[in-house]
Formats: sequence, C-alpha cells, structure tokens
Amino acid sequence: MRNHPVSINDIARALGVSASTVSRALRDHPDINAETRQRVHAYAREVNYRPNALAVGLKHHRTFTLGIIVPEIVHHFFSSIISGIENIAYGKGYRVMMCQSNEDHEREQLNLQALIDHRVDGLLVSPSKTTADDRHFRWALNAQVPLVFFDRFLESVPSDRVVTDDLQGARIVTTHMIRRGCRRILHLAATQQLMVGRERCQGYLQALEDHGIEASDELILLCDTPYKVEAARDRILQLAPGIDGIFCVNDFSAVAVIKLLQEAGYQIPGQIAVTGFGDDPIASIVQPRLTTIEQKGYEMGQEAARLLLARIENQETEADYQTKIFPVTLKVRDSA
Amino acid sequence: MRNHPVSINDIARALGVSASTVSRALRDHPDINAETRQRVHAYAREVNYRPNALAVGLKHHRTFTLGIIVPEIVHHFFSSIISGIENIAYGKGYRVMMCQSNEDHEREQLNLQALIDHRVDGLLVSPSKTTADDRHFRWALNAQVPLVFFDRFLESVPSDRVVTDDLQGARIVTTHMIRRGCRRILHLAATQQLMVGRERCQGYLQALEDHGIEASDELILLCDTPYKVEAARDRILQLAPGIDGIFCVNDFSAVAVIKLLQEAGYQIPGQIAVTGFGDDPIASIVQPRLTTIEQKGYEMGQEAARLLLARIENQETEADYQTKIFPVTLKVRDSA
DNA sequence: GTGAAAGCGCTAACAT
DNA sequence: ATGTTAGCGCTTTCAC
Repeated sequence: MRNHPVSINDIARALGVSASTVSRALRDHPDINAETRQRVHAYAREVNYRPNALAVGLKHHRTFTLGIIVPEIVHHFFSSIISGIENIAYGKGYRVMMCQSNEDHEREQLNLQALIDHRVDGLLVSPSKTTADDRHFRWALNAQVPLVFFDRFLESVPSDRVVTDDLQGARIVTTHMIRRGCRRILHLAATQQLMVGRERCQGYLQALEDHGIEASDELILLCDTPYKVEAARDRILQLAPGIDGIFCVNDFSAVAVIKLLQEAGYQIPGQIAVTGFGDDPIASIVQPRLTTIEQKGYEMGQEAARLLLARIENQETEADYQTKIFPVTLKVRDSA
Repeated sequence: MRNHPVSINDIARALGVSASTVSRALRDHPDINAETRQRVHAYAREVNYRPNALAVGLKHHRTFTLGIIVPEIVHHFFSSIISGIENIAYGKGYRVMMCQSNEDHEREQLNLQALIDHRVDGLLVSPSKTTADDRHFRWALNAQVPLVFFDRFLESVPSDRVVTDDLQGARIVTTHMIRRGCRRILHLAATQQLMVGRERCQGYLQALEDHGIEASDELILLCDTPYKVEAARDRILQLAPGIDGIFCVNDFSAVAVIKLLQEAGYQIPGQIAVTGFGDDPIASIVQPRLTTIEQKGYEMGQEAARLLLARIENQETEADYQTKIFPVTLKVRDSA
C-alpha cells in the first residue's frame, strides 16, 4: 500500500500525451509547444513530481553523485575536508555519498565496492592506515572511475592527489623547537606505511640535520594515537629526563603526552616543549595551548573536488595526474 | 572509451545461456542446474561481475541504502551517532548516504530531496536549528519513506524518535551545582525552537525550584555556540560578579565561557562553577576539566537504526511510533 | 510538435 | 532446468 511516487508515465496519462513529450517538456526541449510545456510543468509541480535518480542514472551511466571515503569522520581535519568537497560539489549539482573506513582495510574495500556499485561518478578517498594492498583501488581505476586521493595516498596507485606539505610542516615546527633551545627532541611518529608518516618523520630528521643535531633511533617512537601514547607510558617517562622537546605527528598524541608528562610533574614547555601537527580545535583548548602546524582542510577538500569534477567532465582528455601540495602554517602558541 | 562494467547480459552471451539463467544462478536459485550455477559463478568472479545497484534498485523499489542528515559532522556527538547507525546498518546489509545541513534549513531540504530522489529505503535525521517549517518532512512521510529523528525532532512530525533525556540531564547537573553551594546560576541556553533547548532549560528551572531557588529571566542567556558566547562577552562579564555558577547547554559554550572568565581573572570553579552538556572530548581536555552530562551517542545511533530497519522490513505492520529516551550520566570533573 | 519503440541492467511471471 | 517476455522510470532515435 506504499504510495508510489508519481512517474513521467503517470503525468503522461493524466495529461493525455506521451511519456516522451512529458520528458521533453520537463527538460525544456525546444521542439515542444510552449503551451504543452506549461501544462506539463504545472501538473508536475502540482503533483510534486521528482525524477527517479535511479532510472536517470541507469539510463545515462551518470549519477551526479560523488563517493567519499575517510578514515574517521570524527576528526576535525577530515570533516573540514568533507565540507570543502560538499561546497564545490553542491555548487555543480553533485551530491555526495560518504563512508568511513574506521581505519579498517576491509571496511574500506566494502565501501569502495558499494560506491562503485551505486555508480558514483567519481571517488574521493583518504586510505586507511591499515590499507596494505591496493587491489581495490586498481580495480576502481580499471573500472574507469575517476579517483582523487586526499591527505593520504597509495604511491602505487596513479591518480590525482591533494596533500599537505607534511615534510615542510614537520621541518618548520621542529626547527621552531630547535630555535627555542631544544636539542634532544623525541618524535612520536605514525606508522611508516603511509607517506604522511614518513614525510613528517623526514621533516623532523632534516630539521635536526640542518642544525647539526644528531638523530637517534631511540628518539623515534611509533605512537600516533592517545591510546598508543598511554601504552608507551613507561617508555616515555623513562626517556623524559633526557629530552627537552617532543614533536608529535598529530595533535591528539600531543595532547595525550602533555597530560602524561604533567601528571608526572613535568613543566610544559619549561622542562619539555611539545608540538603537534594539524591544528585541531583541541590545540587551542589544552593547557598549555599547543604550538602546531595548521592544515588547510576545507581548501584541500575544495581542491580535491575541483580536480575530480574536472576529470569527470573531461573523461576524454587524459590529462596528466596532478599532485597538489598545500602549504602549511606554523601556529605558535604556548607549548613550545 | 569508458570500460563498461560487465553486465548479466555479457555473462549470458559469453556462456551461451539466457540472462535470466545467469540472474538465477547468481542468486543460487534452486531450479538451476548445479553445473550451470558453477560455471556462471566462476565466470562472474573471473570477470569481476558486480550487480548494478541502480538497476536492482529500480527493479525492486528497494536500494538497501539509508539516508542520514545531521546538522554538522564535526560534532563528536553526531559522528558517534553516525558510527552507531553504520554499525547496525552494515550488519544488515545496508549502506548509508550521509549529508550535513550545516544548520541550514534550505540545505536540509535539498538533502532530503536528494536522498528521496535516490530512493533511500529510510531516513535518519536530526533537524537543523533553523528548521522552521516541516513541509519537507511531511512530504517524506507522505512519500511513505520511513523516518526516524535522533537527538532533535519536530513535534509536528509524527515519527519514531531517539532522544537524550535532556530534562533529567539538565536537572541533574544543575542539582549537582546547587549541592556544591551554587545559588545564583546563569544558564547559557539554546534557542527555544527545538525541544532540546527547551527541555534543558526546563530541567535547569526545575532543579532551581526543587531547591527553593528563585529563577530569574536575567539569568538565562541565549548563547549556544562559542561564537555567541564571545558576542555576549560584555553581558556575561557584567553578570559575573553576581553569580556563582553557569550551566551551559553544551560543552562548546562551556569551554568558551570558561576561557572568557579566566581571562577576566575569575577562578573556575572557585568563584564560578561551570558545567556543560554532552561530554565532548574537549570536556576532559579543558582546564579545569569540565563537569558535564554524558550522552550515549553511539548507542543512540544503534537504536535509531534498529527502529528504522524495523519499520523498513515491516512496512505492513503500522506499529505505533516510539520515542526512545536515553538516560544520561553525570560526569563529575573539576569545573563544578 | 508529438508519438512509438527500444534500451539502460536486472528480475520474475509465465512458458516450455 | 532454462528461455521468453515484460517492466521498473527515464531518454532518445526515428517516424510521421
């Protein structure tokens, strides 16, 4: 007893014309008599006609829908990117379907699959940390679905990319710490699987080298979540007396380590300076306020959407893949 | 030159059988010869066959897709709800399309429209603050698309609802402040348009009444975002000397007002106690750590999804609409 | 200026 | 056990 939505055929029947006439009238086809057009439009809006996106998509092989996959929506950085994407997409008449992978490889595959099954016109994705192989992405590529990576990407998958200048960011913030007098700087790093993690670590190492400070494996800990910071508590407290700064791969670890050190009686930044990366809202709430690297999430999202739409609307021109590197800004606050 | 995805017809042609046989074989229809079934399955997976969700949806009037609309994804509470929804939905073979309204009425309408156009099987929505009329929701209802509201809802729209016990929450936290000695408590309230705002205000008023404290219009300010707190700076500082507590309608305003008061030299909670609502992650990061009301976002999302799926899978049984009220917990920290 | 017919990919009566 | 046919809602060529 479901109230079936009105279709073009219903309108045609009601008005005593053919379905094709209705279809044309609705799209303001020039051939159609002005009066017929009026009648169709009037009736359509009277009965609240809405085209069935499924049928249109099936017919056109085009859905005006973009698929987004992010690791976790909760992160402010990712939600800013999403807002940026939506901003551009809506302006051009596209809708978005978004999914989260929860940093899970399998979930990412499932999502990608589902989006392609739904015939999205293009994909915007930031791969999960646990994404080991690239089969699903190659499959998408093979299915000719335009793909743009943002923030994170798989090097083995040729595609457009929109990323932060992680290397420079890490270098700048580490240099800032060195200028403030730090000499023994611990780095809480991300897994080196993704480029982001490696670049931030590289930037840190380069800054040390720039200033003739010797790096040490001991001073690099894989610790990119508050949870892992807690798990590494003993190790960190053991290192603490011998260090004067910590550069964390993201703001969440930074906040966690600040808390941990404060509980252990350390003065931040007095005894140990701490910096993060990302400029999450918590960075300006934690005490001391966190010195960190600002990333342009919203703008990155806009750019990613622009690149994708350009690919979609120019499928024939196989332009070279581009990598847009977004510059970063050092936000000096109180923690370093 | 787009590599068209393989269809059932392609398989049929390749294997020299009819499309219906392929369709049946793929769905393991009992009538189909075991050997034929094997061949079809083998070939399908060899060529990476995937059913076209558009075609299936068009045929079945069923997409196994749920539509979600939230005001802002950035809020931890909403993203937790989304995760809860996804958790249940994925388990039952449904995917989700989510949209944000950015607290904008028009965007909400557009999103709702788009989701219905895409023939989602059901809708989960938390209306925007600016949603004045309910036409779009009534339209959805009329189109027989099952709808569940979460956290916020429009009273004029009959539907299942999953909400927080806002009244009790506000009452509990206000009572806590009173027990701690507060007598002149300011309430930073939300607009009274949505139930949430009204209930939290009511809870505050009831707590006052319970303890024989007289309420005063002067002590209720419409101020539900950090931005509005900043805008009301002068007013707040003017009231500050005469109050000993502030109950904020959410944690964001609470954090903002703490900052404002601290800058003005007030001791929190020494001179003025401050409480929030929601238990956002920032609540445990701000100094002093915020005493607030914990809401079960993830569980609310799960429940909302369960209600919706029940409606979808039992369209015939027109069970009465339910309102699930989730209990809250007081999180006592340092700010009150 | 309008209609008839075919087809997008899939399924389900209804044959055989 | 398998094929034929029709149809979901829409667009578009081709006819008239």
